[in-house]
Amino acid sequence: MRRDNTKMRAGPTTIGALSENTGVNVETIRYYERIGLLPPPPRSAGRQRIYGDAHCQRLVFIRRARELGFSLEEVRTLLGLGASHDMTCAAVRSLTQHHVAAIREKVRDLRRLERTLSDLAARCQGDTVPACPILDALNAPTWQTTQR
Amino acid sequence: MRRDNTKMRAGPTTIGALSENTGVNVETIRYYERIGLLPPPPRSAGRQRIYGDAHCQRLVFIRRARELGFSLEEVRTLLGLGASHDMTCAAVRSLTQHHVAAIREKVRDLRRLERTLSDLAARCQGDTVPACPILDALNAPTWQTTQR
DNA sequence: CTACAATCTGTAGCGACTACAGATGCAAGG
DNA sequence: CCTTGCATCTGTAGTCGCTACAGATTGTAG
Repeated sequence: MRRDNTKMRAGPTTIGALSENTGVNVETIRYYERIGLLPPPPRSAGRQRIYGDAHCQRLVFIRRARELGFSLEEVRTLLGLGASHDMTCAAVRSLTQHHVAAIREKVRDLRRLERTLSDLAARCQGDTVPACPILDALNAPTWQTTQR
Repeated sequence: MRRDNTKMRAGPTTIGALSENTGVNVETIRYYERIGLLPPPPRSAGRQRIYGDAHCQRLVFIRRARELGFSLEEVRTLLGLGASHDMTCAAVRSLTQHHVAAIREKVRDLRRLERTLSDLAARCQGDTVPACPILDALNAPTWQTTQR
């Protein structure tokens, strides 16, 4: 696997090294470059990508924003805002708050879902009874929880 | 729009009528047929789909299962189980419980996310201050919440 | 020098639809 | 009967955020 264990990746930062450093998949890095999120790095003599600290930082920024659930388009906006340096804080905050609102809504929906499903599962004995309450609920002509 | 308002869709149930009855998009209905979730209905003289009650029921079943967050593959399984009528209840319950567990986990993740984001947003004043705490957090070399 | 690993480009696949384009079908009005 | 105009038809491509190949090249350790 690793050919040495003391010094880590002494040479130029290839895409594999960047992947290890940032925790972002190699294919994903190339994908980010293709869609213009990560600027194309300089290449070695044999056309291999050589990255610098700026790329690494930017990629980590992207990864973290993704972990916070921002879409790639939102990440693009955040990166643009970060670059322009003016009136950014308000815009970032607004974007974030929208995002929080969306997350809250999703949580509400999921919790409602979870309640419905666990109710159904609780009513289901798991025996070989003729009818299953879950299938019944799905088949019932009218239904309480999500009627269009 | 509607050419009459007393009797609703007197003639044969075309795909548009089925869509209205079930709340499922026309294109989605054709999609379900294409992937084999909905059996191909008989056609009119001019090759238009004519649906019966069984199709409608099945489509409503699918819609409800989707609303409960089951994937199309899971829906396929549920439909298969419903058809076979034996030992179904236990299998359905197991599927549902797995599903509930997955939902709970997702809710946990989202709530953690929401906390982090709203903390960040709260720390952000929204003024034209030089630095934005949100961007700072995204840029920080180390980070508390989601460190790989 | 020879293996073998890493990287390269380009393309296609995933899930669950949605959105067209361009060709027909069908029902009502004149 | 004929036109008008919507509905429906098939087929294909786009969405999002990757992931997984294939087949060619490059880099590196022994």
